[in-house]
Amino acid sequence: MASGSPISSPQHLAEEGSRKRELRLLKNREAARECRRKKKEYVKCLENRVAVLENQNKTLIEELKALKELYCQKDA
DNA sequence: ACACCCTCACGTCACCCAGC
DNA sequence: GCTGGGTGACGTGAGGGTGT
Repeated sequence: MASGSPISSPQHLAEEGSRKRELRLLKNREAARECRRKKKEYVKCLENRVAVLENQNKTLIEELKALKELYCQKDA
């Protein structure tokens, strides 16, 4: 190693830099994919919950209506 | 057939935050 | 402080629907 350590030569540093960048991009690519997948799942869950609550609401409204009618009949 | 719009999935960048 | 992971914002290309 007459011309200094090749490990820290400018060329090596540049290669190391671009290798690190590629690795970071790759990891971030996968992270973004996973992030979107989780978000989609979360939204689907929320939509299901909305559907359930809307049904519950409908049922309760019907129940209330029936009770009101019953109550009015008694009153009359 | 073509131009135009919409939606979806993707890749990248920038930022934030937790763990070290 | 540095590092790595998660996520919002943005730009882009592909694919499908619609009006001309």
